[in-house]
Amino acid sequence: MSKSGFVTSIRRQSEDFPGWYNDVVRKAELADHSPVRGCMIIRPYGYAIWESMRDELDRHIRRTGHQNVYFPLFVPRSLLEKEAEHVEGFDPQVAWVTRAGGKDLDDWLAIRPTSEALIAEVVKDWIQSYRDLPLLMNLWNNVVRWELRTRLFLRTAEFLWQEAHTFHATEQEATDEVATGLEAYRAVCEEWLAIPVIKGRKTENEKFPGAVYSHSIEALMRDGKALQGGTSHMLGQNFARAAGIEFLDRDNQRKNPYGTSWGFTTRMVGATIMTHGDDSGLVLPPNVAPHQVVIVPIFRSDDDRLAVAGAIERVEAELAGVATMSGPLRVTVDRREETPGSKFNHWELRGVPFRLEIGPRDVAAGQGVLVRRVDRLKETIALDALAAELPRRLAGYQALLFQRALDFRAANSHEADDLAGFERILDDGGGFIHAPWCGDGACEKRINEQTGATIRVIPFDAPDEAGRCLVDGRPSERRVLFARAY
RNA sequence: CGGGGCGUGGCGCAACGGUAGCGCACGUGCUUUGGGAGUACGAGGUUGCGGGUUCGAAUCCCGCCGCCCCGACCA
Repeated sequence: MSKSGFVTSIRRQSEDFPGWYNDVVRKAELADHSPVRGCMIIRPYGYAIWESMRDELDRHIRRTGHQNVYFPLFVPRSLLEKEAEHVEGFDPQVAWVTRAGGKDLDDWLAIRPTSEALIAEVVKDWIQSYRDLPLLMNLWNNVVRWELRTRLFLRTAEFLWQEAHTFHATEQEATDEVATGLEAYRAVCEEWLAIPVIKGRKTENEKFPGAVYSHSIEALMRDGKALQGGTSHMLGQNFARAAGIEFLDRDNQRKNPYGTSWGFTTRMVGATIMTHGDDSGLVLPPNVAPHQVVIVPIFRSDDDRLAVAGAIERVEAELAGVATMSGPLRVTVDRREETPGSKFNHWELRGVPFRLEIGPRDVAAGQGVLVRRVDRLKETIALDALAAELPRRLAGYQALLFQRALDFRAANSHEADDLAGFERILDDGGGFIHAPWCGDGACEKRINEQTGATIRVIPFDAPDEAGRCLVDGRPSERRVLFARAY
């Protein structure tokens, strides 16, 4: 028994955050390790959470005019090497196929770490005129990056993601597209996953290999570490030039198109866990929760059992097809032969937003007891009011989790004006640190080596503010966002 | 890849040269059911892999593999 009087089978978040995270992932049956180091088996419950965010992001991607396509898993070595900065950035992480069909291969095949190089090569035949542009494509696939250190969902050797690849006639169009991608990620994070994010630009050191610049969104986890939630890259004409993509523009000039790419991965399942979870396990926002309401029958005698079962069947029928913000209401009745207490813990560990207890006393009064996961707030509610009330409660709960995450971020965001203050904040629980920086990559590296923190983004909404660089005291125009990060 | 931990039924652990055991979980029956039920019986193991030492190895030695934590690479 824990101090709170509630049983728990996982390590406490406040005492051992990494241990807590592993326990949640394993005991809530989200994922398992595979026989291959660093790879992950995503179990049904974990996959359902991924599918929910995937489907929501897919709706955004389609709504903004992109089409889904598929490109193959293998990339010839010669192609990957065309963009110099790109290959340099990815080479150490690439897994190669060196033998196939019983023979050693002359041209090794990379298992895609990302698809820019392959796509650029292929679409050069598709793009002949400005009329062929923009080309707006998206892939849902898996990629492999041989990471040295892996963690379930957060960093695995193989992961699932979406990678959008677009080509444009003008730089301005590509600039707008980078913003379109980033906005889709913000919307999914904030409105679907209830994870508040900060939009900004990555520093030169942190940008995507081969990009002109990279934008990303940054979120704060409950252990005070930051996590990047999606990146959108301006590729400029880099990949187009390397692949020799040219089109004839309105002015009868041959030009290279401008490219963008942007990606969102299964790590966001991990972000959802670490943004909302608590000592009892997962806490899921209703929009992503595979079960939004779980009904737990309670009874002693056979007569009670029948009466309760009858009432629950009527509730189920009434709730069938009730609309919520994220589609038809997802209700599950837990009819397993377990004690109620066991079921309460089972579903709390899995983060189900609401539990509805229906027992003999409730049936007699035409009501149920509705319990909110995040704070176990209980209220009695008339059974015939459920169809009208549940969608409202779910919407309120979604908003509550977002506000709670916002409050947490506010309470864990700090300003530092000198290195001593900066390190004090890191020693005292971490969080987001807004601090002045001169813009020099050398200072950025030095602070990373000294403190472990990195510049997450240069926030778009950071106001102009004259200051002095944390490291070397040179003038700084505004604060940038530092944190220790995943 | 460096530092530190650790690999024994599904999970958590014990046994640390001498017959592999306990708790939870699992199966069946009965009694239970508003915060992880009780009871009886039962099933489940070539102790991560490969060598070696020994009459005898989960235990000692060597090598490998994997997992976790911290760091460097990174979504």
